[in-house]
Amino acid sequence: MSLRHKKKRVTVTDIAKEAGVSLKTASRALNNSPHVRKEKREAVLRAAKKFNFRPNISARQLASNRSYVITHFYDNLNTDYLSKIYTGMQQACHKHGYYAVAEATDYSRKNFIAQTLDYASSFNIDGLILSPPLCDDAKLIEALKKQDIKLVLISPQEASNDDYYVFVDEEKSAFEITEHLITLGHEDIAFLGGLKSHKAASDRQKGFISAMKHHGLNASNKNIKSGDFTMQSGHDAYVDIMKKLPKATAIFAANDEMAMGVIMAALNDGKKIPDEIAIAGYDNIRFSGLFWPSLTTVSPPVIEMANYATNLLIRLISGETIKNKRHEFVSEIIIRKSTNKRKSP
Amino acid sequence: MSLRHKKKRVTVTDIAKEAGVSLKTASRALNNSPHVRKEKREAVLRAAKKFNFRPNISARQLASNRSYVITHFYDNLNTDYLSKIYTGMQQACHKHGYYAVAEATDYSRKNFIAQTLDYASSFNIDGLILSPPLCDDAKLIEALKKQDIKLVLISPQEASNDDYYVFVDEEKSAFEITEHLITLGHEDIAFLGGLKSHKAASDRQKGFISAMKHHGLNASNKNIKSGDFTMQSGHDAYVDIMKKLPKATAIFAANDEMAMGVIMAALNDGKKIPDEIAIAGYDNIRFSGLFWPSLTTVSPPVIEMANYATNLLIRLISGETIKNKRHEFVSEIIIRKSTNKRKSP
DNA sequence: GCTTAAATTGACAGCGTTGTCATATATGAG
DNA sequence: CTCATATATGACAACGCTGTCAATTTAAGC
Repeated sequence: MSLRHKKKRVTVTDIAKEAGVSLKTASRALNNSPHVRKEKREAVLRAAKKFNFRPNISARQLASNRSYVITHFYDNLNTDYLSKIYTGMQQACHKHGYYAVAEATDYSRKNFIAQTLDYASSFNIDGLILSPPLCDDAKLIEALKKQDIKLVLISPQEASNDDYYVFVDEEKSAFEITEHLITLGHEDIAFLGGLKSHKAASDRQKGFISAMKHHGLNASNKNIKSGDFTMQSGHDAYVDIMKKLPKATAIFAANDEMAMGVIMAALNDGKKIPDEIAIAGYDNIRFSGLFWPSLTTVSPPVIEMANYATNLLIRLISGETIKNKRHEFVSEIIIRKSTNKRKSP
Repeated sequence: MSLRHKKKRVTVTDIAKEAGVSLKTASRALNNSPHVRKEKREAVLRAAKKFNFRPNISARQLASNRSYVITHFYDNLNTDYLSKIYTGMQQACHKHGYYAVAEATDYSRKNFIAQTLDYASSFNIDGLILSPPLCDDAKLIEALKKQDIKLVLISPQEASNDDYYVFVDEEKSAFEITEHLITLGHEDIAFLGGLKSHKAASDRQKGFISAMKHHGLNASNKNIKSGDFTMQSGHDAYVDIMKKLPKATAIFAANDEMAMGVIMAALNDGKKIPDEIAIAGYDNIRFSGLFWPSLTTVSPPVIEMANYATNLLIRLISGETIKNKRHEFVSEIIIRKSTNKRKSP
């Protein structure tokens, strides 16, 4: 078995020598410790740059009894969403010499909390990112905090005062995309909502309603229907919508899958999209851009949110005190081929 | 800042004491070194079990100058596929105390190889999983091997004799799903292929042709069309297919996205699915089950493949000699609502 | 300028493993 | 039974970093 080629590693000692300080001072400078004089800190950083220094994570872990591992616990099968979160985590971790790990859990399991705690302590996890639905389990969160594990939540339904979290204003985005339809000349617009229990869905509905009202348009239960987020339910809802609001020239669905169901039903109904009926969705799942016609939708900045959450987590782990516990993100409206100007009748 | 609660760790020294051997012998026993007498090995393992011993990964990394990190390098935006690979890696890594990391690369970049090598050496990566298209870059592979980094490839287009890899027999699965359609009574079946350059696509086509021939059915260029894997191209191909083969009662597309495009065009054309036309796809992307109608398709066991590949990689890293460099997997045919018995005319 | 407190710095000892190498024990050949 | 060889074992020094704590320098107050 051939031995690994031993390229001499650059160590903190090398940096310290180059900068003319002690090992420990170099270490401090590299770790943003406040107790280092400016000139020395700069000399150290210059030396580190010159030698392209990368700290040895294992040594750090061993000496500090920390893992430098950040884990995303999830119970969610939406791979689009998971991948985006992982990408954002990776970016942030990469920069700070941490490892990003994603770990599936089974939320419904009886001893879920105990198992999670066991995992976290056995791997010596420093910090955890929780996404829905885990981020809304108060008991889990409490248990983790008790173990002194730092937490940042992504899009929790309810904001606790003690928690650090990132979120996105769903109502505002729903308002904007509705406004986009209105600007295109549409007046008879239907909204296809999601499950009532889902806070995001009701926020989106609120946004729709207030945009309609703001522009003096009607938003009653004649143009508001509910689905269950599946394509099938979008398909079924289309029939219903056209019965109650036959003049409808645009439909805004609370997620992309329902929007796609609507599109299929409309095509099946002989309508041309977007000329006879414009359709908008929400979420910007990967498939929305590949769909035909491609879907106008709202794109929450999931990667950025995860990136921010991870950076925040790393700062918390480093012992920084942070006043702003929450950070709001804004989604982007992505206009594709499923919406167009309303054709004059 | 509250100090991390220091639960006393169980170390190899504790195990060694309990088993009545030296630190080093215990270490050897725990690492499956062949140079340990049977009784001592057993005593050590018993002690380890008793104390629920978990080796400290960081210490191991530091002492052995290995990272215990396995990275999946990819350049691919298919999050379904990536997530599955990551899940399989995670499962295997978890079991052996390794970390699984996924790293996006930009294959088209000029100095791609140099950057990749730099990354691998700076993070001291022990092993790499490469998926398409990276697994077919002979130069990259050669460069990595030169650095003594162990590699396992997932679904390479061409098998080199030197490489370890996992793959799935596409031709066989295409044969089977075609046979499924034939069994349902279909005789006029069209195949919608993919890009010629894509080996998987041509394998799928071969499988289709041989199944047709095997059952005495016609497979000429009257019922073989090509697309480019997009939904749009599936949509367009439908029109073409129905022109050349108006009697067609079933269409088998070489991937799910094209199959979905076909479905939409068929619905638009006023056909009932699956009664008037049956449609099958390939890949089992997440959306295939959510689509309406849900799609009959071929599901390659990506998670299992990644799991196997990772286990193989870990064995290679540990210095094991392995005779079987390749391992074949078999896909599953998933029958959903887009295919049904041919209705008698 | 002197005293005291605060900020900065460095020496040194680990962290828990594995690699190295020397020593001890078992096995086999003659 | 002896010597040579293969196999097992253990003592000890790394690995590269951070924590601790004491020593030193700087700033602040009067």
